Amino acid sequence: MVESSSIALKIDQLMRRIHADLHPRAVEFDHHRVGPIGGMLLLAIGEREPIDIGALVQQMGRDKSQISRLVQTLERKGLITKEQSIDDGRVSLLRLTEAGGHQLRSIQAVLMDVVFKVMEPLSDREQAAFSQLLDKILTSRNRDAD
Amino acid sequence: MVESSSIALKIDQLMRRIHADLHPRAVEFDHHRVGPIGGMLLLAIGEREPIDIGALVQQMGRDKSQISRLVQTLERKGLITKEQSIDDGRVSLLRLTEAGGHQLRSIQAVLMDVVFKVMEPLSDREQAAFSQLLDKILTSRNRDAD
DNA sequence: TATTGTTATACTCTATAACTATA
DNA sequence: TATAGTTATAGAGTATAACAATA
Repeated sequence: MVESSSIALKIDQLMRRIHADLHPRAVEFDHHRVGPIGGMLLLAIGEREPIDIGALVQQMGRDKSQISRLVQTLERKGLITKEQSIDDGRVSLLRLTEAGGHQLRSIQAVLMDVVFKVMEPLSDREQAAFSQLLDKILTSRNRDAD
Repeated sequence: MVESSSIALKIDQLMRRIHADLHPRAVEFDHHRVGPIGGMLLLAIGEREPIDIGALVQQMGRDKSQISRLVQTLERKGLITKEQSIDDGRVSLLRLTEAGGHQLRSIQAVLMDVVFKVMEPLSDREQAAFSQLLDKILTSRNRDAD
């Protein structure tokens, strides 16, 4: 049962390994110097475009002030656009620009390569199972406190 | 195949969720104000005591300068001891003090609770499978570049 | 009055490189 | 000359709260 707590260490270690493998290759793709979290933001926007900042905050599990500033940075770099929603004037909808899409694809290419290597010890079936288990954990968001 | 890159997002999201659930409960256990990484350091030391700093660096996937400073902080707080190895004078062996062990158990208790809740959507069998897949990924460290 | 997003600030974490001591 | 660990420093990421605009 103490094993439960070590799962947290393992998940952290896995994330760290991906990060460590990705970092030295940043020159290959991070032409706009968006950094690791900027890159993840682009990935997240690319997945659910157009997306509002609140949804991004929830999906990325980060603070809204942080996302807000990051969004401004990416906007200033011309990688995303921010447009006020017609339905609700408080909401801004984010979209990738052409440059943003291009940057996203560069990130995805290298990230895919890195994740491929990190996941290599698993067979295809195991990789699929791992991904499905992750989904199952993440999609049930019905927790007490949000 | 683009799915590969989204695995990285999911792993990050999972780690973030654990962190987010843990954070508001820090008052329950973080009496020595060691912070999240200090806590992970204690967990890692507790798993492989006595451990040297190099091994910690490798296991935690963090920078040695960071670990070095963190170790000093924990030592100053009386949670761990640092002892020069007899075999190799360059190596310091780390051990938990009694206070450190106590702190560790508080962290484990809360972390176990948090991880238990996060993993709840999975059945016992699925949780075991997930943990084993994590192990399988992490224990094959035979990669090209280290 | 609640919600979306912004700003300000202080703090922690991270990366790099130059360094000391031991091997 | 190589390795274990330290120090210094600059930069990136984070949490909190107070704020403005819209609902």
